[in-house]
Formats: sequence, C-alpha cells, structure tokens
Amino acid sequence: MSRLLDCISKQLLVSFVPPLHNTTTVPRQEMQGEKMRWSNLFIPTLREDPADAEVSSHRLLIRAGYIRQLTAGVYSLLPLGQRVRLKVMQIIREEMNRVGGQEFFLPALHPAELWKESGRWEVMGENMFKFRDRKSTEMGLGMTHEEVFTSIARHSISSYRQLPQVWYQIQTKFRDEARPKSGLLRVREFTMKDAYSFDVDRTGLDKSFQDQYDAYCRIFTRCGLKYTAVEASSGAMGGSQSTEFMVRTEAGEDHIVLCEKCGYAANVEKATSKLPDVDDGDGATATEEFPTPGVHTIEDLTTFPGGASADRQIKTLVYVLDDNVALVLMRGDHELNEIKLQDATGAINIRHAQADEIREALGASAGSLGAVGVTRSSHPKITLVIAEEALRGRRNMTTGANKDDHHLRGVAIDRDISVDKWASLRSVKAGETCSTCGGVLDVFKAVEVGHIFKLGTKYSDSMGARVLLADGTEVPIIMGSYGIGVERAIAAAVESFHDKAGIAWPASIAPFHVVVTPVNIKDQELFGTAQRVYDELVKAGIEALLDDRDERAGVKFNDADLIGVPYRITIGKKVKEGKVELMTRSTRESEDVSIESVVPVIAAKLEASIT
RNA sequence: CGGGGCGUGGCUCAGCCUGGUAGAGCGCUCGGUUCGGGACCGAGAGGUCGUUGGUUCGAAUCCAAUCGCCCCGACCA
Repeated sequence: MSRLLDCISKQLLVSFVPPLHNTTTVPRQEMQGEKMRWSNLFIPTLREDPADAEVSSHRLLIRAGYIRQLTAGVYSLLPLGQRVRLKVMQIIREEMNRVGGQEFFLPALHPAELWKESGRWEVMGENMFKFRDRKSTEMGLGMTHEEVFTSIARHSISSYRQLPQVWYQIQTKFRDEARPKSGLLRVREFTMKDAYSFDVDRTGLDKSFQDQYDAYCRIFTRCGLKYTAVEASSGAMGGSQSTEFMVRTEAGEDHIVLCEKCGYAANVEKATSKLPDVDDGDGATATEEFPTPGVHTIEDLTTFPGGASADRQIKTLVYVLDDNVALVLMRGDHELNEIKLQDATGAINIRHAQADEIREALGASAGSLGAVGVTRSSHPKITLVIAEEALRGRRNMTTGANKDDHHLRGVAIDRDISVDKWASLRSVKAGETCSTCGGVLDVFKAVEVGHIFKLGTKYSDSMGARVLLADGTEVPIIMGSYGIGVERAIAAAVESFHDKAGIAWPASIAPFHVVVTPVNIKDQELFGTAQRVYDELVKAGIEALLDDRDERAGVKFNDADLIGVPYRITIGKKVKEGKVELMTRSTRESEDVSIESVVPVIAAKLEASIT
C-alpha cells in the first residue's frame, strides 16, 4: 500500500521544474505547515447566482469562489482558481517536456517594430493592445509569440545541426476582443501555452507536428476533457495543416461537423460534404430575361410565377476583399461561410459591399444581381468572380439580370458566366452526406481549447530566420505553432462537468481531491476523527481540505458540492460504529467506509482517475 | 461598430413613471436557541443612489453629457 501511495504522490505532486515567475507548481501540502482548513482559506462562495453570468461555467466559477471579474474580459483568479490553473499548467508542462519541449518565459510587452517586420502590426489591427511608451515608441501587448521566438531563433540558430528545436512557454496573452463574453471562454487577457517548432525540412515539421498532436491528446485526456480533434482553417496567417481541439458545449461559438461513422471531423470553416447530383436536363440554348417586379430575395423568386426553386438559383453576393470588389456565387439555398471565402482568396479583411458600392460596380441593386456577362472590361470594378463548387456545370439556372426588377433564366454557368475561381464556400448543414464514407453528418457547437498548425516559412521568410545545410545552401527554418488556452480549458471542463448543485471537477485538475466534512465541529469525537483522517490523507500525498467551519451540515454540504471537490468524506454519527461516509461528487453516490480504510480507498480511486 | 438592457450597502434586487433627503432578502457583527442538505429569535454595523453638469426651494427620481458593465449582431491566427 505504501508503494501505491508513494506512486500516487509522485504523480500528483512532484514538481518537475523549479518555480519561475507566475508559473509555480502547486506546493506540496505537507510542506506548507499550515493545514488546509476551510475556515482559514479564502473561498468566497455566493448563495445567489451572479447577475451578469449567463453560461454555466461563468456562473459557477464566480459563485463557487474561483474567479472575480476586474473589467470586461479580464478576470482575477482566486486561490481555488489558481490551484486549478496550476494543475492544468503542470499537466501541459509535463507533456510538453515529454516531447522534448524546452520552457521559456518571454515578454508580454513587445516593440511594434518586431510586429511590423512580420506584417502583423497592420493585420492584427484593433485586436492588438497598442500604445506608446514615454519616448513615444510604439509598443504592443503580445497576442502570441511567433515574432519573439523567431527573433531569438534568427539570432542564435544558423546551422541545420542546431535543429530541430521545440520551444514553449506558458504566459499571459492579450487580445482586445471586440466582444468579450461568457466568463473565461472569451477574454482579453488569458494564459496560453504556446509552443513553436523549428525544423530544417518538411519531414522534420511533420514529426514535430505529430509529436504535438500526440501531446495535446494526452494533455486533454489527462485534464479529463472529452475533446474532438478537427480539421480547421489556418486563417489568414497561413499554414498548411491545421487541427483544432474542441470540447463540445452549447456555450461554444464554433460549429463542428462530425461523421459518427468514419470519424471525419472538421470545423464548419473547413468542412465539406457530398451533395446529391442534380439533373439539370439539356438546358436552354440561351438565357432569357424576364421582369420580376418586387422580387428581392431568393425566397421571393421561389414563389414568383416563372421563378425557380432555391437550388435552381444562383445567389450573387458582393464582397469587398481588402479593397477589391468581388462577386461570390452561391447556390440559392446555400449559406456562405466567410472564413472559407477568406481562406480561398487569401484576403485579410472582408466585408459586405455597401449599397452604393454595389450599384457602382454592377449598375443594379441587391435583389437583382447576377454575374452573367460580367467581365473585366464590362465591369472594371469587379476584380474577381468566385463561385461555389456546387454550381459547377449547372444549367437552367436563374439569377439576377443586373438590371433592377429583372432576372435571367436558362443560365448555364460554363457558357454564360466567366468564373475566375472555384472554391468550397458553403457551410455544411447537419444531415448532409459525409464525402468520405457516405455517412450522415452531425453539426454541433464547441469551444476551441487548443490549436496546432504548420506555419511553414511565413515568419522565417519575413524575419530572416535561416540555416545553412550540409551542402552550404541557405534555407528558411520551417516552423509550426501550437497553442492551448489554459483558462478556456478550465471553463470547458466546468461546462462539461457540472450539475444543479455546482461543479464536479475531474480529479486531475480539481483544486483539492477530497474535502473532509465533520458534521459538527463541537463534537470532540467527530472533529478529532476528522482531523486524524485529514492528517492521514495529507501524509498519503492526497490533497485534502478540512471543512472546520462552525456551520450547519447543510451549508458545508452545499459548499462542497458547489466548489466541486471530487470526493467528500463526511464524519458523522457513524463514527461510533467506526465508519465514515465517502461521497463521490460526480455521481453523488455515497458509501460507508471504515475509518481505517478510507484513505487507501480514496487513494485507489484517485489512482484510477488520475493518469 | 450597430441594436437592446442595466448601474441604488459585500451579493440579489425594490424605490424612479407621479421629485420631499433610501428600503427588502441574503451576507456581516453581538447575544441566545438550534445542529446530517443553505435554521430561528433579538439587537446592530454598513449606502456621497456610477460620474459630471443642468432644471428646481428641494433630485436616486426630471434633462444633458460622460464612464462602466451585460445581452444580441458584426467581429474574432
């Protein structure tokens, strides 16, 4: 038994690295001197729900005394919150180290100059906190650290012999979100583990990427999270392969497409599906214009006499992509996904065109727009006509005539429209067919807790990080970028594991493993037993909390349920029979256990749930 | 950035429409009774009503400006 406990205590409490700045590990309880007595701790639980909290994780983390809001999107972590954060950070740290990661600690304060080199000072725009120092030098708060890590690499790495390298840090990131919301799920200041790999070639990058992928799976599994790794858009910052680690929750803002049958999983920003073939018949030999007074929407045209069903229409959207006007062609019943448009065109800023811009470019107003006959010479304002894949080869379609209150029918895409580019631009809908296996696709909401992708040479090129190969040629370093949002993972855990009474933490990230609750502290026998059990738990390396408050049992039970400690040992009347109660928070099941065996029983349960 | 809502003891809120100098519940302090799922009785402490300006004899209340927070949307490597 002592071997078993020893083993657990190592798993739970060993510090792998010395404390550095804000990233210390949870101190060993037995070395703290002070006992973890509830009466001495700052655990400000609230009896009522906070008024401003909507989502469960936000509501519960505040009510259970884990966090307090300082200002919009900025939260203080109270002692319980910090304990959980340190647990998550320690798991991340161990798994990063396991795949050869070396921990750094980089500044949060960055000179604008560095970000201008990579071009992201402009790209990030308002999302970056920017200001001037006393000398009037432009500065920013780091949103991420590609630039800083790359600047270190370019100064100190010059030979292929020094590669590969995997560098990481766990540090505060700042993003001036337009709309912070949902407690810790979307904030302006947060802890991120960001890692970067540096390799000589693509093969090296593939290995580094796979290492990180494996590490992420272990991290989220150890945190007790049920995650799905999905194909994702790498966004405007570029990257060839992009995987997001998502936790399913209604509070999430991302939409994930999943095939239960073959396991295909992708963010809707990336997902594709197979649509049934459409038989268009032979098609008309030429287009025919017809008047459509009062018809301004796809819906209008489906009911208009001589109109067409939505899947027989071409929807023409006008977008401004980095100051260039583009026509986006979608099937009438399909929805454009703007991220896909961004990915397909490489545009950084995209927006709907304004009414006057539309009229200037096409000579008609929204509701009567079409791409038939639109060419560079006929419509010089239009720089791109991009069409959705589902429109390929379609005939007998109906679309706007670029003449108010008129439409065209008998349109054949290949014959009548000059398409510059084809792309997958539509959002997949639940119930569509999986293009891999033919199964049925499901769509659900999720929160992104991790994101890994291959950067390639974007930063090494722009910032000049190069190495010499054995043959003397100089090549840019190939990079990868790998992030985890620590507080977001915590919030995702609460979203996943809670009930009406409060939080039910996975044991691996719970602030304490056990709470010892004497039903009445004035009863010397009960309280004495509680103290002995507590001492033995601590000795066994188990993180215990003694609820020594002079409160009624109901208050203590409710608080214990609220803060979500995985196990509760209730010390009550049955002490006279040599027994205590062991309650499992997640199932709320209770069992009587003899006083002597309660510590080993808990140790065994923890060993089973903490890996 | 567009739309909506809200700022009143630590927390959740009432009072505002119809101006007259601030209330409840919870929490907190003290005393007593209670004691296995947020007890009860009694006595207390605690608020420049977000801020600034205006109207008025008098403003939490009416007007204006401003700051902040929340929600929806836009936005979001």
